Amino acid sequence: MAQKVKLSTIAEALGLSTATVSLALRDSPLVADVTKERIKEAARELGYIYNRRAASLRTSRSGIVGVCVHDVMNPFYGEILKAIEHELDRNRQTFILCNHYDDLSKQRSFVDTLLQLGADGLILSPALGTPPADIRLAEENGLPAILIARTIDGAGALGFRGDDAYGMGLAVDHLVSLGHRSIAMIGGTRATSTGREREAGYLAGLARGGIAFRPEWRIEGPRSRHSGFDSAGPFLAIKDRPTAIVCFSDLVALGVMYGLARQGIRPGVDVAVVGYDDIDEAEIAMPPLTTVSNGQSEVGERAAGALLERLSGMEAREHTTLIRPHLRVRQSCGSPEAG
Amino acid sequence: MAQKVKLSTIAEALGLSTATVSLALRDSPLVADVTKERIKEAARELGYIYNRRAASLRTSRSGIVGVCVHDVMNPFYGEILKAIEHELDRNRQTFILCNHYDDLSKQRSFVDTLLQLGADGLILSPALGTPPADIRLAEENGLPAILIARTIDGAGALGFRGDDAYGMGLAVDHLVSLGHRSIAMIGGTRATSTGREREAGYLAGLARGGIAFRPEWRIEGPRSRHSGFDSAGPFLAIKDRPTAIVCFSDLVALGVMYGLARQGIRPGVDVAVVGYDDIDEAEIAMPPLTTVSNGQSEVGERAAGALLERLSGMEAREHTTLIRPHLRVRQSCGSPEAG
DNA sequence: CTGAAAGCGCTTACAG
DNA sequence: CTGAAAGCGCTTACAG
Repeated sequence: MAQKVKLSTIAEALGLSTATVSLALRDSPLVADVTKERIKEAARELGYIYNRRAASLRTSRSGIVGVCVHDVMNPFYGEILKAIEHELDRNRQTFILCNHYDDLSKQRSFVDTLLQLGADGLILSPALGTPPADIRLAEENGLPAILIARTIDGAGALGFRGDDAYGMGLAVDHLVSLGHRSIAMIGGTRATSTGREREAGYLAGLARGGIAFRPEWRIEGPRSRHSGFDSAGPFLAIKDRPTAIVCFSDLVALGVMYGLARQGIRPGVDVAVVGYDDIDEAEIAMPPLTTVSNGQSEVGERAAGALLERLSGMEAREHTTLIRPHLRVRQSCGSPEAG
Repeated sequence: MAQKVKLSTIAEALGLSTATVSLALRDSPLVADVTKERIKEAARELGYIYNRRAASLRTSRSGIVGVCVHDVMNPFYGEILKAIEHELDRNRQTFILCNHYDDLSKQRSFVDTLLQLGADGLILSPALGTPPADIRLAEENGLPAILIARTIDGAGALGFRGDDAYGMGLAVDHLVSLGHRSIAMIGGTRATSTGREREAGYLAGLARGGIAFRPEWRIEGPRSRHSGFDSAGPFLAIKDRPTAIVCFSDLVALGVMYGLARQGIRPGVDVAVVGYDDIDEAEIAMPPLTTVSNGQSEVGERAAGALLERLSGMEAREHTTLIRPHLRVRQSCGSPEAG
């Protein structure tokens, strides 16, 4: 490339000052329309590239928002992300993405990077074991944080997530209404708010149905398609095998279903399966998966909206907004409609 | 937050110059070890945050790499991304992600943003219809680009992708060796190099097997799980229905399989199905999917490596590296091993 | 081994 | 409506 074109290049070419050029390029009403046109024209011709680092150094606004989740490849987060991306795009914010894979040090180094770049804000689904102090550190250094999917008490931040306990209750109630009296729960961990809430919802649902919980019904851990698949074996080994399963997530449920099918057990016929999240794939699974719709896009949209509001100066104090989930009945619990 | 802590804050506190502090913090051998320790200690205590914008304005190196693909939620890209992420992380580069959804204007505005941020490089799976000039524009403005998955002739850039024609040939050969004489191909479009290559491989495979291609065997278009699912109908409507299907991707194949199953046609029994990409999910699908392993992580790793080399000053001229795919036989083409 | 000074490319009061 | 000048927080020759 030739000599770098900067504001002063344009200014000199036109016999104006850099101040005027700067103002004109940002459409300030302070500059006469004709002048503006000449300037923009020249900028285009010279191939001018706006230097955001310089501007941001001066204004201390970067137009960058960081988003950090467990793993983008998980469709649950993917769907939230799409909504965030859409909101941010409309507001001309650039977003930087990071997977923390529940590794606290990865999350920390990302927050650090954002701080160094002077990012305007952070949308975070916190890694396992994130201490509230980590969130406060960001806030104190001028990086407002919004929590999604998982929340952390005492962090003093806004959060948006589905009402997991209520949602899982819906799933259990549905199974009970279908006549099931022994219901297993596969997947999830108590180390996240999500895991705790969904388990609580499961237990509460059982209680409402007058069913005494049996510890062997609870297979903790799986949170991915693969680990769901692998838990088909342990499930089949439960003595007095339950007639129904609620899963921590759709991914786990899909894994469980194909794992069962591999062993000759037909999901939706031999055993009822309910998922959680209602990801896109649920409706075209085999069989179509009954699940709890968790409002991913609403979470993403509202989180982005809240951040944008904070950027425009709104104050906020700790508060978690619960999005209300609802049940989506398909064929994996038996086939009311034609399969 | 209190007063912002900067280099000069530390310098004053210690009675040193900012030059020394700057050097010390970056571990320059020019600074005495004791001084270094004092400085680092003070930085920690004062809660100093390095301002990368300022540094980058001065050095014109930003430590930022942009990555832009069709859609991160597609596991094919997801797996490439993981490899890139890993490489970049090790080299302390921050990466900014963008989905272009094959929208040229989205891709352009992303490249623009990178230019404005002074990004060090770009890894791109170009959107449909990307003109070579777009790539050259980036290069001319100091943004070296590496192409992945899809390539563009005349862009003058390095590229890494699987040998799609060869790989699809493998799939067809396999089917032919199993005795199939009528093989459909579902999915993909000629608008991408990937689509063209895979179709060419399909046609060549047919020719090698002495099979005359029939136009009704080719269902163009589907590139997602959902559209694959929806193409089960059209496939079943083909007169003299083919006994086997090769699919543009695993996602399409998975959709097709569940679509067929929904209509009572058993994939792997009533019709053979082969996918492409060998994504994680392929082995736990029902039935396990025979597919072509496409070397996603190698693509990602080598692309990132090549970019890193260019950043350290290596020159490069247009060249595409083809990663050799290989066939992964599972049960979706009939069940040699126990299903 | 350490310091004084210039400069990266913008924006923002302040004058005129 | 336009211009001159300072300053954002670093790094980098250059001296000493």
